[in-house]
Amino acid sequence: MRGPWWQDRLNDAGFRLTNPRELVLGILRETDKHLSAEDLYVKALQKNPSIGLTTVYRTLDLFTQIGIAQKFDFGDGKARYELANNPLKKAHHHHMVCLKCKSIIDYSDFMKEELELMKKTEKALSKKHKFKIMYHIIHFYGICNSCREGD
Amino acid sequence: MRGPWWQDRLNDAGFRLTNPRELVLGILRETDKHLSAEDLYVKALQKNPSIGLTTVYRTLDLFTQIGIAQKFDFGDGKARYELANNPLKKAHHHHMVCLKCKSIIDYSDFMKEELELMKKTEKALSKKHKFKIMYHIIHFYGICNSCREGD
DNA sequence: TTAATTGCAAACGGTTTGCATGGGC
DNA sequence: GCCCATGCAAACCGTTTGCAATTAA
Repeated sequence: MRGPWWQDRLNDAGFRLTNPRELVLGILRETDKHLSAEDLYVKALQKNPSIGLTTVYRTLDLFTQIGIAQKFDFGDGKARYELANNPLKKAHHHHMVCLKCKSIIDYSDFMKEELELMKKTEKALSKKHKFKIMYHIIHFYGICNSCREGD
Repeated sequence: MRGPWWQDRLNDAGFRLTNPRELVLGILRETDKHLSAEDLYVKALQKNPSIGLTTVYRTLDLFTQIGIAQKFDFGDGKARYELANNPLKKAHHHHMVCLKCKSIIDYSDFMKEELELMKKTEKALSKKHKFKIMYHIIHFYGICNSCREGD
């Protein structure tokens, strides 16, 4: 029995960009940025001028559901997506968001300490509140270098 | 010279609920929940039937700007607000969000360790990326006790 | 031939804005 | 009188839904 349709695509470097799913997957794979649905739509249009924004949304929804993509909200009113196992990104990382220009920087400092603390916290919380924790997010907010200089 | 209009209200237990600002401030003070703009609007209506939703939004915006309230996004499409120094809440805490019923639990376990790690991380990040960090958020997502039992 | 996928247009829902009215100093 | 605060209705904008047409199995 074969796995789901996307299974072999994940490890297939030479996939063709034909249908919307493979198209969006390809775009996500080739960026280290945090693209919004519309960002992806615009990029997709260049390779398939007949694709619809709705399909991009539905595709991203699917990707998020099956776990190959993650959806983030950095507080600027639009969701952003990144591939769960993007070869261009650090495996486990968090985000720093500039409150002015909304640029996003990935970081992965002190991940060992963080994971340790998170594990401890998760254990305590699931015991205390009987809460089954699936994942956590950490966001730092502040002012980036170029925004501070421009001031 | 006196401070801004809200300064003495903050320490005034017996403020009157007349104008929208004092009304909203009062509601935020008396809850330990994470109310949305509409939640607050509905509550405000009970004390002042002529208040408008727009005013609630503008008031919350003001509160967030001057720092007496914090705005949160837990991923359900509507912003939620809590008073920065709510006497009913733990001073420094984070949130656990149920992915099913969207209920939110505050927690403040391992805050000493967390603050230590955050301080360390902030220092490293501001050095490495010249990023001036203002604040951070940590959210845990999972399934709460009653949602798991209902399954 | 039957189910799944797609694109379009319209709907949706939380939030914001324009604007005219009202209230305080 | 002047300025800020307020409420209403309409606009906004990212996202979702209904539906008919197309494609894949």
